Amino acid sequence: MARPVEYDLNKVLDNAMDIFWKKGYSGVSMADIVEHTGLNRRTMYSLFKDKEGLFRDSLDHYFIKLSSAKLAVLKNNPGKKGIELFVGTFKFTNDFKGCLFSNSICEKDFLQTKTFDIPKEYFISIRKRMEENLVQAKELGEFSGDPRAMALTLLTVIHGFHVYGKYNHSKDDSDAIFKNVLSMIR
Amino acid sequence: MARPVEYDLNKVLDNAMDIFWKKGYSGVSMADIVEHTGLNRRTMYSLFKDKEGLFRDSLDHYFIKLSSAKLAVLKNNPGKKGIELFVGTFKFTNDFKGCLFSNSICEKDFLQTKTFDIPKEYFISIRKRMEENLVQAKELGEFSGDPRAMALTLLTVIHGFHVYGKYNHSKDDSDAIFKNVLSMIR
DNA sequence: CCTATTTTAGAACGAATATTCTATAATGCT
DNA sequence: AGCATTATAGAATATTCGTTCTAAAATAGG
Repeated sequence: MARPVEYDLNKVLDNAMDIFWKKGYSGVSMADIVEHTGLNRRTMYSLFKDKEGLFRDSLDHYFIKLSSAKLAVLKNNPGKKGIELFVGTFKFTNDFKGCLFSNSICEKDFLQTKTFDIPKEYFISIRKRMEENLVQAKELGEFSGDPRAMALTLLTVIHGFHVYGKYNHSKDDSDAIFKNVLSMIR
Repeated sequence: MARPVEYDLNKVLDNAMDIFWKKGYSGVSMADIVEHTGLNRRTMYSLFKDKEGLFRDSLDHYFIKLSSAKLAVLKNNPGKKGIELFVGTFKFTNDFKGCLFSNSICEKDFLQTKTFDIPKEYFISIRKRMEENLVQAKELGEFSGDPRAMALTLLTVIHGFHVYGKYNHSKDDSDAIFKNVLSMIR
């Protein structure tokens, strides 16, 4: 009955996510968004309310993509093995942009709290899942320390890894960090 | 021979540093700068060239204040003791703003490279100094691992600590992380 | 093939941005 | 006291920002 849409919501969010990832929230202008998503200005406002709405949906998009991919590794591989494989999914690349969530949290003190809560919840879910694997590791006799403290430490290292990678892409450093930290699980 | 200045350069940089720390580079407007430094617009431009110039000098200011305070702890306390005391200088507070350098590096892809290089150099100097302490620790029989890998790991944890503290100020978590990591030095 | 409905294209808007200009104020030297 | 010099106050500027408006385009049903 009405004119059909021309955009693909999934691609729009992929592109919005990418540009926020690269330039940060404040660094992205509406002109950037229009250019990279191909979205009409009017359409963007009717779909997402405003710039922060699009940002929030981009964070959700990132959450969903990462959450499923990363958490599955931990769930499907009980104990220490899951942690090792999970940690192995983090790699420096030439166009390394860090973690969208870490970057966003570091950028400012923040926007609306409902935007702030998205990264926060993701990090909590990651930590809890690592803790479950460490409890399993304990039952399997692979680990004898405190699962909560260790999961917290691993999360902190992952945060730090993404900061470090923003100014140094050395693959050797990346390997050294994780090898060293994984040796703590014993 | 001419009208005397009314500003105190040290205080100006203290205040500029604080506001960049709180709001990030993009989040700070010229109006913010004028308000918080008490500096006249014209004076600000003649002293620092432009906003990024002031930012760069604020980073240098941060560098100098931190570098002397933090590195001294490592230098004055050889071996593992220095590392422990150094790590102990990082604490969560209620108004925790993270690390100005980490925040800046995460914020964007960056401005001029000479701005980017300030945090980078600081982090390298911290890592190298920790490495020296770990070499001492090895000579003292306090440590048997790889000093470079361990220094790198500690730096990464410090990065991560500053990210974590942006969304969770728990003192218990802070203690758990560092206690856990320091136990790796053996 | 006209109308109702929704999407798009992109011009237009006011507010906010970084930067510069003009005028005035405060000193030291002659 | 008057002049040269530099600092200040804050108005003015041009640009860019996020957001909204107007008009045209594309469909389905009558």
